[in-house]
Amino acid sequence: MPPPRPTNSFADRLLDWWERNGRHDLPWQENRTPYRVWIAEIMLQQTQVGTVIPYFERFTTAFPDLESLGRAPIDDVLANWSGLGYYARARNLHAAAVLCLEENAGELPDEADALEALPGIGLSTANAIVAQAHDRRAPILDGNVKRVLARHAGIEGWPGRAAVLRKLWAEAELRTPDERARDYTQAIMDLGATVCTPRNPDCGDCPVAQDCMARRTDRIDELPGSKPRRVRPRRDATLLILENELGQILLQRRPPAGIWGGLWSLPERDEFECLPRGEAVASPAPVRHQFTHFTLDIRFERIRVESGSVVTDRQDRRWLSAQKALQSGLPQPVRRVVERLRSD
DNA sequence: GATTCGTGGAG
DNA sequence: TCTCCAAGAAT
Repeated sequence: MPPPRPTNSFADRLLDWWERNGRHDLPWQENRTPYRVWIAEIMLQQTQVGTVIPYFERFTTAFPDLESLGRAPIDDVLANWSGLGYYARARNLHAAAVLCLEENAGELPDEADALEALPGIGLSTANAIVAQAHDRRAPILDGNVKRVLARHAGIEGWPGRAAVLRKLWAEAELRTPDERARDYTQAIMDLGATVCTPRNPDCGDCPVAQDCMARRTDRIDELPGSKPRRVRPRRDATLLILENELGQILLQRRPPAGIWGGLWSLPERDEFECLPRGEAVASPAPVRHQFTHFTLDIRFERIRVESGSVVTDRQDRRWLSAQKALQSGLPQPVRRVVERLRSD
């Protein structure tokens, strides 16, 4: 039998707050199937709710259930993820759906450890699915919960450090109630997202402010500890806009791993031994694209070529109209450039 | 333990 | 413009 948890009012106060102030009409809270909860949880990894919502609608319309996802070509999956970033999430989602079709009768597992064995699902996401989809007690520890608990319990240090993370997990375990797992999980995330925000938290509206250690010790702005910062390196890339006689542009599939893995993109200048011959055309202005860990300065070279002068008898190259290209899984900066080409 | 994965919101 | 960081996981 697990050790008894204190009948702390923490969860009760949070639930009471949530009833009146929480979010109750998010798209994945409607028609709440395990599949939809899973898609939402993956999309929400490192991504804010407001960003996810339109992608969730589009994705679940294209793939309304696990079978449709598992049977879809990966290109279709990436096309419907295009713009959301962290594309390994889409590849893992698809791979997991295939696994469920092959080995679990087309069903998503309903136990945390089986979920965690699927690609793209870690402990926190597995527990979030269990709580949200099945309303069973399962502590989670996402960015919101880390911030709320670090402040409330006064846990020092950057959560990226293992020792800090252990304390946070222990606190999450301690605070998660036996009843109302689904609502509690939603409540503590909503509190972190809307009240206990990274900067300028609204402690006056917080239901657990009265026993918040960060507030008591005036350390709200210092908890949780921040990640040690480092300079972001800059890289350069030249992308080619090759247009053939039909006005089509050449897309090339990115390698399966690495940045923009598996997406269709404009070929990099480095792909070619020598620049394809043709008529140089006014090129779009260069853009600076920010990634988490580096800055990419992209310049473009737009050339009208004869399609025969470019090697395209390979699976990873295609001529497409701008209109068709936009239906592919393109990285965001490439999508923006192609949109401008189309409107010309 | 440290890196590598996108993109956008917000101060 | 610059910084932080978001419902993290995989390697």
